[in-house]
Amino acid sequence: MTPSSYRPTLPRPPKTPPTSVMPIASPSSGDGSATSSQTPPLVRIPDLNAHVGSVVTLRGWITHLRSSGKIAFLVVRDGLGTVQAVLAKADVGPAIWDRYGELTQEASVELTGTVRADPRAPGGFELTLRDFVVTGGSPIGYPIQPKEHGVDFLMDHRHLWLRSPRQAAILRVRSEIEQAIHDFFYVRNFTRVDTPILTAAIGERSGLFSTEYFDEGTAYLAQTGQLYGEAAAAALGSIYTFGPTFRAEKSKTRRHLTEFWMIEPEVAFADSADNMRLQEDLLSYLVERVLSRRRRELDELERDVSKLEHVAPPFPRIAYTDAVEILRTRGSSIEWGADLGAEDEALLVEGADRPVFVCNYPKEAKAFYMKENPADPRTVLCNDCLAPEGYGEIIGGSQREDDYDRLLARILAEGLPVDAYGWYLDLRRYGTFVHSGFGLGLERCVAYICGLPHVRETIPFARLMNRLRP
RNA sequence: UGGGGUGUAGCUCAAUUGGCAGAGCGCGCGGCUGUUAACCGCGAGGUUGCAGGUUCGAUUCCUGCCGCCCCAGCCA
Repeated sequence: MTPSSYRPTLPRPPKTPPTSVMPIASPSSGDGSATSSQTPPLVRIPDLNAHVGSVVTLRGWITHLRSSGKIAFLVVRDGLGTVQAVLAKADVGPAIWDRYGELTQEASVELTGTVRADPRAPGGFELTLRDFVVTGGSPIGYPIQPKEHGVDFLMDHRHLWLRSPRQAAILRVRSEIEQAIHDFFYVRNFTRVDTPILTAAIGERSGLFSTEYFDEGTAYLAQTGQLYGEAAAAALGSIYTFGPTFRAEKSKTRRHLTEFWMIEPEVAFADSADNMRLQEDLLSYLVERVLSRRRRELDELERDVSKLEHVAPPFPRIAYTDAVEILRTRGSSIEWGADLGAEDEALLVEGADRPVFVCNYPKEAKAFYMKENPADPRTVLCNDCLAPEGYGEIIGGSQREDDYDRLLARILAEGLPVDAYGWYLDLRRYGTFVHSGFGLGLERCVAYICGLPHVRETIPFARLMNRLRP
């Protein structure tokens, strides 16, 4: 495998993200001719550098205000950038200057002024105001100040917290990762398949959210789309799901949400080794994509990008049985057969410069649908992908049991309701096939790439055990 | 669900041995033409999470409850 083979080659997005691809409806700048128009052109902040010396209009929100007698500074955000506008009494005259009081933090405004390159400005450019209009007032007392706040307060004001530069940067990285996932699979001829969110009882019976469902009894919010993905893989070859999943478990940790987004590829005629290659290719591409396209956001987040620059195939592969040996020499008291604890995972990944695979866990520690390992029947063909820096498991994957009788035996042995799995067993009755897949936790992936301490900031409106609003 | 921590002004936090409830930010008024979480002066702002107990006196000590944070388990 060549170092670059994980890179998709078809849609190669532009290196510089387009900023003004959508023309903003404006009665005054419809033709987009910046020079001939009587009224100033409407400009987005990242494009100000193309308008130095000319008068422009921009729309945004006031993030910060300072005044000094006869001069005022307004820091304005338009969603793509931030710029400081200067309002001087001497420039605008008393009539406009006297309307300064209308300006408040988070008021939405339409500003008209001259773009000026200024070495004192953090972005290199400023706007010397000629006039302004407050298009949406904001009362005094905006809750979020430019200072430290506690987590609980910020989560209570999440709808406003999103406006802060750091949170906006995280959401841009999340969006970049989502788009990169689609691009990665698109060029590999995967078909995206949407699986149901409302399901009958299937899979685990605990940790499920339930709701009344007409005359059908109880419906459950899906914990996984995998079983449906397997059905789709027999129709389409290579598929992936991309959607929300739900766990009612009472987990209160930095790595858990009750509602999170999961990407679950399923590939026909792929074995466990193929599966791990796909995983390392995907993760490497996601990291590379964010490094190349969202460097500014990583800077905003103060992410140590040197921790990401080595993420490329191949990732280390450690068999579970070997991992137990390694862990015992490093002081762990783990016994063969037990699942790895968080401390064990940290020990294994210690010092790694890229994610690490731990594969072929004991059968008892894993789900019923995983295929028995022919080389060691105590274990199944599966893998976890553990991210470095304490982020832990961001992927869980396996080769699926494709033998009808063995699968039925596992379902019976685990005491699962066989009738509920009739359609799943059908996949083994009619043309069974070697196949493998995995689940990538989007929020954990975003947290890892952004270097965040908690997944609650990786999703716009986190759903936690104790948080259903906003 | 266990273990640890924490709760004081709108926000972030102080309060000595148990002895008058404090600061910064924000807010109000005034000043200032280059501020970067601006600065200077004045001012308003409190049921110290809730309930009980000890005490002349509790933010402080004790008991119970509640909220939140961190860790573990479950998992992505």
